[in-house]
Amino acid sequence: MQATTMRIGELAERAGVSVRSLRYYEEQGLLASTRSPSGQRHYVESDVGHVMFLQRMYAAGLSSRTILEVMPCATAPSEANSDAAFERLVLERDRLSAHIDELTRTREALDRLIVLNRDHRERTFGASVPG
Amino acid sequence: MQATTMRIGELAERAGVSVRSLRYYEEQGLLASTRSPSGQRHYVESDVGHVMFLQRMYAAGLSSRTILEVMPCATAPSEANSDAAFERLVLERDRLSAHIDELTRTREALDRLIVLNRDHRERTFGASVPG
DNA sequence: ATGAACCCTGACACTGACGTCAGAGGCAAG
DNA sequence: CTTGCCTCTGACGTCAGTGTCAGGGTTCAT
Repeated sequence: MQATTMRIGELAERAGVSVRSLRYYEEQGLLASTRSPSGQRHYVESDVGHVMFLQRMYAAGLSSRTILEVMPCATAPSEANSDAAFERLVLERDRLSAHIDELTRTREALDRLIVLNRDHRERTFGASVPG
Repeated sequence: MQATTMRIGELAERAGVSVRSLRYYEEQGLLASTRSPSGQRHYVESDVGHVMFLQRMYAAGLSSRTILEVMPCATAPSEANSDAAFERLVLERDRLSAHIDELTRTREALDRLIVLNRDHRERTFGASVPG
């Protein structure tokens, strides 16, 4: 066994995801693996970072299909990737920006709600309120 | 018919959600309605804003159950609501803040990816690239 | 009073990223 | 060889918000 190669359980632990997720990513075309003669998946060091990248994209609200579309830009930024991939990347960045803006406005609304409630609680009970 | 009362279809249109969603919100205890003798739901003006508030909370990633928990703080901020509701509200605000921070970092990563790809495309093709 | 447009309940379908289980095989250590 | 842990495929389950359909009643203008 090469020192730089690992099986699915180790990759899962090091990347902080479940074994099930890794198989799902492969099924979606998002993660490649070499197979041993008996069919077991083997991964290399760089796959740890790649899986973390996938997690980030999921957390940003991209679907598997969308991640697949922009992947060329991430795995081979030095190559001339398809216009579609690059344009999709820009599109998703803009979508994420808009989403962040909306969430920020919602947080401000929650802040106002908190102030409103805290004020009244202080007036009513004269007690200190956490948060 | 009172001028200030509306049926479910009108509320749905004015709040920008589906009729199905409104019935679901009621089922979850998030939206109250008065019923006509024949059983049809009737709503008042302020329900429009309330439904928009619910949409915001959903967009912020709160579940129906969580929205239900913090609702007292929103519908009656001038009353002394349960500690649980208020603490949950603060908790969700903080959770949202953390989420926004993470999304912001992800957007920065996407920005770097875009710059990286655009640079190479310009070098390769000498063409202008959008975004 | 009749037709169009609305509303009711109940229930099943869907999506998407997984959890979980079954039944089987692989692999290093004792 | 066997024990124990890892892995394999395949398939069904989950959750949560919503779509959609069936089969029926309501409202309102003409």
